[in-house]
Amino acid sequence: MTYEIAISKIPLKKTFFYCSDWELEPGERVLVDFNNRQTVGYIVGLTEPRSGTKPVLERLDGLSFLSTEMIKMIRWASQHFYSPIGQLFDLVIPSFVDEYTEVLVEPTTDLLGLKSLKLKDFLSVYGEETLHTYLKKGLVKLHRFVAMKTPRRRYRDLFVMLNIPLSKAVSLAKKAEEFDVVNYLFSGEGATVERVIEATGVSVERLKKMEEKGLIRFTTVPLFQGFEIKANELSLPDGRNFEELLIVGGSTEERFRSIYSVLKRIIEEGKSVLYMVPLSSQVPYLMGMIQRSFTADVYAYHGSQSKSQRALTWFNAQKSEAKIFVTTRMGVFLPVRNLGAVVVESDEDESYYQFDEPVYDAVEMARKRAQESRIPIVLSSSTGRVSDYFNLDRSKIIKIKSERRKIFVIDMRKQTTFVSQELLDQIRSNLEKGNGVLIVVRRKGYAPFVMCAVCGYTLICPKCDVALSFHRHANLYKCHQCGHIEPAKDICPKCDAQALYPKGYGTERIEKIIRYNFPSARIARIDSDEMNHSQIFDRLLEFERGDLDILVGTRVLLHGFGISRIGLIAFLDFDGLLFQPDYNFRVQVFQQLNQGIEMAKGATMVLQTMEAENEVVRHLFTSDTEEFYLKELQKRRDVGYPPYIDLVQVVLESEEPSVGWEIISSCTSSLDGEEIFGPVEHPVFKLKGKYRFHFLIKTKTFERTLSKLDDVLTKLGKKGWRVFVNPPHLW
DNA sequence: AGCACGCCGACT
DNA sequence: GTCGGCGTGCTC
Repeated sequence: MTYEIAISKIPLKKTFFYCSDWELEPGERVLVDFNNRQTVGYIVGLTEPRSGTKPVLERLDGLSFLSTEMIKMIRWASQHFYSPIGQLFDLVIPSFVDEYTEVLVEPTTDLLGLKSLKLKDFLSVYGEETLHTYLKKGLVKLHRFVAMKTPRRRYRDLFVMLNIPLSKAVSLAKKAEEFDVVNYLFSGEGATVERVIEATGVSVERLKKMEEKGLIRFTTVPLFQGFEIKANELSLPDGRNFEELLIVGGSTEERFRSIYSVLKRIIEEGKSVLYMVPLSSQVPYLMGMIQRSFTADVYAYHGSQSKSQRALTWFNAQKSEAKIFVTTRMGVFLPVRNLGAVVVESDEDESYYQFDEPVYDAVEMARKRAQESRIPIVLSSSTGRVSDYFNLDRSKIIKIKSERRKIFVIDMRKQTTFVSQELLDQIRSNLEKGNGVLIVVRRKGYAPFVMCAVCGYTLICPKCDVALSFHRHANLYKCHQCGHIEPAKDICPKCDAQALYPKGYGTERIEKIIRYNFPSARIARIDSDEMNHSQIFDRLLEFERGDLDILVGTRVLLHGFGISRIGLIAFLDFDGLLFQPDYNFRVQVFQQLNQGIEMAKGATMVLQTMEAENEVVRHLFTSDTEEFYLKELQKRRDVGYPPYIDLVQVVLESEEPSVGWEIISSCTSSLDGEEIFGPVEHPVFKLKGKYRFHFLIKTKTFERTLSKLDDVLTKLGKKGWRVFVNPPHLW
């Protein structure tokens, strides 16, 4: 028999053909001779016999971890995103699977009087020759089994909360240290172990003793005491077959309530749910809500976990009992047995698009997976993607009504300071009422530019042609493109004047201004690259329980919290995005502002802008996303943008700018007959010491265009090319 | 990706 | 004369 096989690790879109007498299952791993090397391959399927095929050397697992639906999804993703198929398969079966499993040699007959043995024991007793003959004759078969110890608790990652009422706890706490902990935890929502240790100075050992005494308990996620699920009045479709539901408006929490009953039924039917969120920092929040509402087991799966944690989730996904998996984009590759539904939270978030090889859009893949598995997919978002509204059955759009919005647009053309007087007044009145304040700033650090007051020179990164930003706290200049850092100095490299000064503002500078104006307020800055997700989460919990008055941060602040304390949410520098030459930026501004408004329900929103009359800004008041998106769709149809056409971005990286230009020019000229825009310099022309060019193809015949592109790129040599299909942004 | 093949510079 | 640099091409 001839099999189509995808080769692990190889950056090729192609599959290869091998023969075997065994009946191999689609998705199972085999060892093959590939280019004179023994390599892991994945069975994609059975095909017509053909000549010149080498034989499959070995079966590695004796079973497939993948459903046929997942194989179809991967094959589709490889073709659709021009991604190496073997690398996509590798994401389904990560390397830890081998580390935590062993292979058993099982006799298929009693005739030989053999016992089941671990592969390495079998080999040491009988040797490799015997194994091969037995396998060929079908006397034994290989079977992979899980040999993983349950990972031990990592206390740093756990949450602590009081286990008994406060009054009882106070009387039970004997030592001063214990009393401190009880005191710290009394407000009920709990905190991470790390935070408790930091705040009270006790040791992990002491906390463990307190657990033994029954004073406190550890949980893997924060359990939201105040969160109670109330069945929502929205009537949702049945969801027993494939269908796409779009739930828009409201906060993550409100949307969760409205899909609760659908999830509940799926769990009751004994099926599992895949719940995807954009960033790993949102995982604990969602898990907390789910654990409060369902008795089914909940597992996390994302890049910030330890390998053993991820492995534990993976092996549990292989079991068929109903579970809920809360994951980031990598979750579409989790081989969940018995999957009953997929939920994608904030599907418009660009984090779902993976720009590194293998490139993929996790939302599109999830949609494909649901389609192939004939299960429902729920897109839950304050706005959703523009393309979600294209050709979607109107009855499948469910809108959560918003309250009337209190939005103040502050025209910054009349202002000379970074933070307007109106905003300061709003902050003051909210602090007086005891409300929390969120201040969202797009840029990190103190200032996005460093300029010379004498000659006007702006510092740029030596490896990228991007301005260096100033980080005051660390006293560094930093490139946000490549991460290059250098110590801050005040002498201009161009004219030697001691006149460098920070220009513009980022989160750090705003924090400083706010502190100066409100010296007695409790203020924290959330910084996604200096803090890990549990630290971010801690800050948000502190804010929630009233230990912080003001949070300054980037859009991580928008990530899903239905925080009841927010009285004011302010956006400071979203203007810049409106004028970027990127077809999707206006929409992204709209999405992020809406996310903020919907999250901080009932709060006042302040928007500082130079563009008070901008259409995006005006649409915020109507709270009608659909109306805004339908207009956007109209535009995209007229001008020719997704979802009406497919947009393919082709990027070339080159050491030498002139060489790069020549190659990319010959590429576009070989693509005659296609609608091409460019080539031009990439918006970030110089990056990490390499020069980049790009061009766009708009096509209505995607497959033909892509195979033509593939031919051309193959002829030109494969180095330095990157291809993005319908990317969320073009820089 | 990895590895073989191939064609030019500095070494015993 | 050879050793070895990494450019190009191929893998069922």
